[in-house]
Amino acid sequence: MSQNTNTAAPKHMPKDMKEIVALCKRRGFIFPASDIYGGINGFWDFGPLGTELKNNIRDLWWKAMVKCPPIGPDGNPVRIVGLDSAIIQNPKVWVASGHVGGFSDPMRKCPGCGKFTRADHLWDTLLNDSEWGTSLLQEIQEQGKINTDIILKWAKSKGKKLAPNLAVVKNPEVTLSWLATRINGQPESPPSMIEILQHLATAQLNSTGLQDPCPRCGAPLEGESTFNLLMKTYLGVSASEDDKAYLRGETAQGIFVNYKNIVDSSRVRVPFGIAQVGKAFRNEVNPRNFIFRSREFEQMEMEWFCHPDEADMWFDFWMEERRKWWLSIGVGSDDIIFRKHEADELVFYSKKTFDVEYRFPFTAPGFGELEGIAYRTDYDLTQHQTHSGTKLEYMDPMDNTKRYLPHVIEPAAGLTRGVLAVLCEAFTVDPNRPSGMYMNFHPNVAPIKAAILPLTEKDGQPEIAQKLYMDLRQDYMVDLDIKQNIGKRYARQDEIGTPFCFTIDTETSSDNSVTVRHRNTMKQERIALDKVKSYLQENLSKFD
RNA sequence: GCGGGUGUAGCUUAGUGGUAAAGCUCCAGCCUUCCAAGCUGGCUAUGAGGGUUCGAUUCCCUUCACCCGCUCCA
Repeated sequence: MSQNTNTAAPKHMPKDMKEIVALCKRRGFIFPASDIYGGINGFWDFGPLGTELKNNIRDLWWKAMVKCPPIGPDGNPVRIVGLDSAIIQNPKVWVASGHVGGFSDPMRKCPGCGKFTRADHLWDTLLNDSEWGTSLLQEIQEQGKINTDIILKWAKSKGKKLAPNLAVVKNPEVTLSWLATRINGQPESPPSMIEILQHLATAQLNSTGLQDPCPRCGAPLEGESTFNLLMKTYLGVSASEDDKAYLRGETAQGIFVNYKNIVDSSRVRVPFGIAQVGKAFRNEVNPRNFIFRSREFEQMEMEWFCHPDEADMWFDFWMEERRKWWLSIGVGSDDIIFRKHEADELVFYSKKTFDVEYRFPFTAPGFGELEGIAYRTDYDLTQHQTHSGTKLEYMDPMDNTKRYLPHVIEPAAGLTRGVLAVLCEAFTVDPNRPSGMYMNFHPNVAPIKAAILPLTEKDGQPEIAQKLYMDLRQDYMVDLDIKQNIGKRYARQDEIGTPFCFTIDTETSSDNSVTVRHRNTMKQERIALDKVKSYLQENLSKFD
């Protein structure tokens, strides 16, 4: 990006998300969904330019995956086939995949401090990560046995500070009397640490039963509330609970449930991939940050089926391929990282996962996920084999005695997030030009590849422009703009990131030459009118 | 889901319990011009609903959307 270095904008000048959102609306990239009705939280519409941009990114992904997949380690191109599965599948698919039961985290709210705690991590958190929990535990362990005096002492000193809302702190005598009753009542089975903590959170045992304390402040937690992220709908006109179905939470499951169909119909052999681009839906608890977390979004997912012994090799292979791809659409530099998931962050079925993350203006200096590359083992195929009762084993064509469930490497990218990253990356402040900024799109994703601008509306210039336009539009998305002064038109093209402007002037009719105006440098050069198309062809792949 | 903030035209900002103002953008025309030029004209707004009031953009309530911080993001 050498041209970036001589503009006035420093490379890491923080970009203002508000300006990017405003530009997107003003120029027709992205609008709030249902805008004239006041919008709807978590949904966005793509305008004319946003649609072009998104389609370009999608097509480049499809090309890199399906039409022209990379060369594998053995020197031959790998094989990936495409799929476009239904958004709604048999609800059993989502039971098998674990989304119906597990695509949610049971949360418990604390009435004292207002924080949520994951119900399934509560005791682990209390015993290991809670300030007051570990402090109390330490006191007890030093004594080697449970002693209400020690707890009382703790409650009146450290506990006051660390767990102000804990029952034993607020009301020590009553609370401890219940615990003493319990310890003395059943000397043969002393209470566990968990039960002790519950007692310390309980002042009114008879009316409330044992309470669970908040790891932060000690107040008794409220019951579980689960957020299931799957969006529901009802099939048929009667809309009873029996007709309940789900909008897909990811495109991947459509691939897994078609795995057998594709193996049986497409002459593919392991290792091979199945790719799909499409909408997915999640009831995000809190949609935020423009199109970054929305309830309807688009994914580009590829499931790579391989022998378990080769999975690690393919994992590394796809990591590298994905890095190259993001770079190829102009998302690169220091603002993209590959981050390995720590063991406690991994979902249970994944052996390893890397996130491709981009430094969005709203995450900076941190990063936000663009793509997850996950080693999913044979989890999904196993689940679907079990739930559907259909054998999904792959039979080695060379050795019919070898049968196995392939393992899966999944590079799953967010198309919607990719669009956002490209928009953020392209947004370049430049006080030295009339528009004050320009969109530095890689030409291969730019919504409009070139604008054709007659300098004036007279002298036959519009006619020449029209002719050029009719020719170029056969192959490229181009814009013909005749009205208004040339400066305004250049400024408009800068704002929508058009890499080239071809300007027809008085010389054109005499010597058949036009001006090429470069977006990033604003420099101009003169080329022959009949060379415009080949000029575009040569320069659209360049990004410097 | 919680707390805080914001909401007047496409954008930036005025203003008022009594006909809502301007600049830029945009559109049309003139000019014929290589970086938002000039002249003339034009379109477009009080987020939504309810209440108080003779009358509400203004006061009150509710709601929606957006922003920030938590929370969440199998």
